[in-house]
Amino acid sequence: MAKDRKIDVVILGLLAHENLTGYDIKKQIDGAISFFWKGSFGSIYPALSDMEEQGLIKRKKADASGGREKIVYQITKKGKDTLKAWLNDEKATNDLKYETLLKMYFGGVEDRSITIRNIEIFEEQVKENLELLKVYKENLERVLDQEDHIHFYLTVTFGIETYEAYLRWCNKAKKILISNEK
Amino acid sequence: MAKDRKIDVVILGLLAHENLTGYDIKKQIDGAISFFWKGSFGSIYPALSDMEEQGLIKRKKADASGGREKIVYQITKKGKDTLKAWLNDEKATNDLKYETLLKMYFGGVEDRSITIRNIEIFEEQVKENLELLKVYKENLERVLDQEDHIHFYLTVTFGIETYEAYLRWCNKAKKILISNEK
DNA sequence: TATACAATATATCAAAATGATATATATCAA
DNA sequence: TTGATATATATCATTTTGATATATTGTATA
Repeated sequence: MAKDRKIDVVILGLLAHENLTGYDIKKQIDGAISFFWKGSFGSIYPALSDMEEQGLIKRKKADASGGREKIVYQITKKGKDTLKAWLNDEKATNDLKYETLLKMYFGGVEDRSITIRNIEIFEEQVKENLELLKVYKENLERVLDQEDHIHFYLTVTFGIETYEAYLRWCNKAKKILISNEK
Repeated sequence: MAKDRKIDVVILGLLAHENLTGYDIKKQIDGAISFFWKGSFGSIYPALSDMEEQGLIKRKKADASGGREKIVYQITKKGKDTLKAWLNDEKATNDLKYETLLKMYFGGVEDRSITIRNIEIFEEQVKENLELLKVYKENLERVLDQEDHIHFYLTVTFGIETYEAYLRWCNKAKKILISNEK
């Protein structure tokens, strides 16, 4: 069992790029990563403590400013090795938890108009996210010479491809529900 | 806080269709639903106890056979109302947790061949699932006159549309990684 | 007929994650 | 200077996962 904590590799992945505080990590997760992963303070801070103890990360010397406490972490050699081992591990869990789909599946106990409404709500969210991803894509295409940007670009194109598929499904689904009315 | 337990509506949705044991519920979740949701015994059994206490579900009289213990649940009026209230609630959380995408995003610390390999593993899984969904689709199209089947059909077409998008992305992603080699 | 294996069935537990809240400082605009 | 927002760490109850324990029933095969 144990040592199945996925947040660890997220933290390691982010720290491999730059030194960050727990708060910074949360911001990054809520940014570009949020399209395919998420994480809360309640998992980040305990993980940082554990990982420091395990020697995967370490604290950077605090600035001598003497101001507000602020713990900046950096990745260690051992941490980088752990990250690489995970990248080389062929098993990966890809989970969808789509409440909207649950509402489609169980929609039969209510009128079809309710299911149609639920599709429309989903559609709006998807459209918003798709716009955002397209902006990311355009900006990234100007700087694809940098290796980091290539990897970010891969996730953005994944999002665009799937969100466009979602929109196609929304249209088809609505048509099915309207055309052969109960 | 509290009362944010999503497993409840899954159970209610399934019981709205037929009476089931906890074990049956797990089997159903692991079946068609598994493409967009999941649930473990560790969440199902405690939820069944709570929901019985709350009067959302009740035990069906055990068969007089006197054999193996087996608790068959059925939905109550209150349970059906709860299910309908959820369907009418406009908020729905749709979460993706794709470790493969995480491996794309953080792939920069390793050689590109590793990222390509991770795409190929994903691609294989997607192809398998897509085949399965297409079989579902064909079978469902013969019986779309039944309301239940329409709703199942909506989730199957969602799966097909997105999995096909995933495959398109796999090809594009591999091309990007191969073409402008590091 | 015995026996081994898989499926059925309920239950529990440690570990992980969520989502909320508490606490405190820093920054900036009205 | 007051209030609002952003920064920053930490903790907690609740939920979920994934694994394991336990026991029965059905089926295949030696």
